[in-house]
Amino acid sequence: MNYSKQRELILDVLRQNPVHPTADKLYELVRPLMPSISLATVYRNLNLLVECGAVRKISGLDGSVHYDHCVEKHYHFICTCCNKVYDVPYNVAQDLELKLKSLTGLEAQSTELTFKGLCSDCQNSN
Amino acid sequence: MNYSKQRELILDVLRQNPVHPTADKLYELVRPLMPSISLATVYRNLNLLVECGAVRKISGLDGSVHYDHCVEKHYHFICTCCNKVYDVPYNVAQDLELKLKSLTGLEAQSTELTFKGLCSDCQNSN
DNA sequence: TTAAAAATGATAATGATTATTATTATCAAT
DNA sequence: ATTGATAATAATAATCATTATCATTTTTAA
Repeated sequence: MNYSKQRELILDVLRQNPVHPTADKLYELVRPLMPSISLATVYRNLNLLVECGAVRKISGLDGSVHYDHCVEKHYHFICTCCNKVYDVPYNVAQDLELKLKSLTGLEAQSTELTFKGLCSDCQNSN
Repeated sequence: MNYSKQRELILDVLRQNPVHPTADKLYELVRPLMPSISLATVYRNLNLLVECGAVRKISGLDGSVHYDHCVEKHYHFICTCCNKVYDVPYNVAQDLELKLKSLTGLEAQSTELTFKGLCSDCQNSN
């Protein structure tokens, strides 16, 4: 995989944003910094970054797909009202793969744990 | 919500199938039993059944959406090779919502835990 | 049984993602 | 620095899953 300015920028913007944007949202964020960039390039590079492990996909509730740059193990909480994706610390559930292995024999390459509910913002606004 | 033959059949077929089909696959399975049924009806009823809690959505790896009739709490293992969805027993990780609450204060309405890896079939076929 | 409400089938519309294609950027080897 | 091979890009068309529309049919409750 060769270097490209577009891919670097996409990863940078993802790293500087804690919002877990969708491909479309990311396109919006990147465009002011590189107006000529194409939406297809955003999709293509997100797929490449996911493939090489630098970025993770998160499936939203409404079928939307969000992207998260990989730092350390953590989980997610998605608000059923505003659809925002929040981080949940790893210590909520540790070593799930070990438990899986010992109970079922299956070996997991990765694990996704996602909670759904009302975030505190949405609870208060009702 | 009124009764409908189509909805009853959709739920029956889902209950008798451990395969976690997609909407499209379910349409294929239902059509021989009721040739006049429409794909839109399958989608419409799956959404209604999800809304009323009789059926659960599972996000596949490739963006596909699978459906699972709700019986008791359990999790999933998706094969990265054949994309099949397997059930994982609840005792792999119990009471995650309680842990979430005590560590973050967030209250989860539902929890989805999904492992990804090679299923034993695909491991053997290599 | 009959009218109102809900559900259906058929199909068009939508929207997210991927494929295509001509052009441009990258990079190792001259 | 220049070249050639390859990979990446922008723009846009194509694809495919899902949803909306609407005329017709079923269901339900009075």
